[in-house]
Amino acid sequence: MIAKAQTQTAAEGLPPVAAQARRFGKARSAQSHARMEDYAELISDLIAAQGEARATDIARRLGVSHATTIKFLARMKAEGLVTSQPYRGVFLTAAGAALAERTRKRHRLVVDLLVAVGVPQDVAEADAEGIEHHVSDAALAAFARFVDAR
Amino acid sequence: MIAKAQTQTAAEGLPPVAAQARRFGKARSAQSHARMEDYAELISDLIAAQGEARATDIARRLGVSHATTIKFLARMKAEGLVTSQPYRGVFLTAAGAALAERTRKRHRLVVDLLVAVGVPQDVAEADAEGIEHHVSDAALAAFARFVDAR
DNA sequence: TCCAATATGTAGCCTTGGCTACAATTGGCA
DNA sequence: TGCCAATTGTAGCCAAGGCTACATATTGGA
Repeated sequence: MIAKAQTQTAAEGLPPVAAQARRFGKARSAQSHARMEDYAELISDLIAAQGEARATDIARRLGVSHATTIKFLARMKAEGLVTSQPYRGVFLTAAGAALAERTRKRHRLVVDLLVAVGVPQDVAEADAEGIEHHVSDAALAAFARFVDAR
Repeated sequence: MIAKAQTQTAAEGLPPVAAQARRFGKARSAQSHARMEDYAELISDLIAAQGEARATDIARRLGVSHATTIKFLARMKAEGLVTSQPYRGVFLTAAGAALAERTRKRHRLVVDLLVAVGVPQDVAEADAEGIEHHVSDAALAAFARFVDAR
């Protein structure tokens, strides 16, 4: 009875293996972009609010150690998203700024959608931080239509 | 000009440091529970659909190697969520079954909500896989009210 | 009955993203 | 002007969760 119903059949009610695997894989890899997006958006916000983004501030706001932040910023620099001189602040490249802008728009739209369906504002803000990285463009478009149509 | 506006002030437009750090921290740690939930739900689905959950099937459906699955199952066993005999299938404990049920309910509710705001069914299914782990109980309650009220 | 295919388990490696501890630089102010 | 505190950078550690390669167990069918 052990190796019987295993020949790709007998999947009553379950999605096809390939589709489900793709889905889970996408959810997994979304997580690696997520941090980049968080950083880009936060750096952009900090520059807008106080004129510069400093590693220590970023670390404090993300709730991680400054060492973690500096290591991550090195990765973003390698990917051409930020620039920095030693002991000067962090700046976004054009690519980084574009990523920040896209992320911010998506973040706002997710919050708006959540609020529109009745989620309290503060809960919406908090949940959006996790949700936003998993919303596809197709879903985002639907969100925009729904929010606009109200 | 470098170390000037840093004394917790000058946060025009930005959320308070502590709140934002908590938010990001929560989003980060949600990710560790996420995998447990995925496994529990999938095991439950497999048992329902084909009478047993086998490591190879789980691996195939998650899109990871069987070695990864077996290592992860060991962790779940250590946490009392599943049991298994060597070369027999995997079974959920009461705690594991409860987790699966909670996760499944949440998953369905997220899909329903997405569909209700106009996201196509297949997109909703795919996105929900990533989104569901970041939806708080408060937001979930709002989702339920919204979906019911239609 | 026994063997080959499949499933399961183990070992060892890699990357990511955390951390602490220590080193170096900067800049304000006494 | 020189020193001290804060910021920034470096080094080395850890756990999680991937992987491949190899070892072991099981079972259906020749």
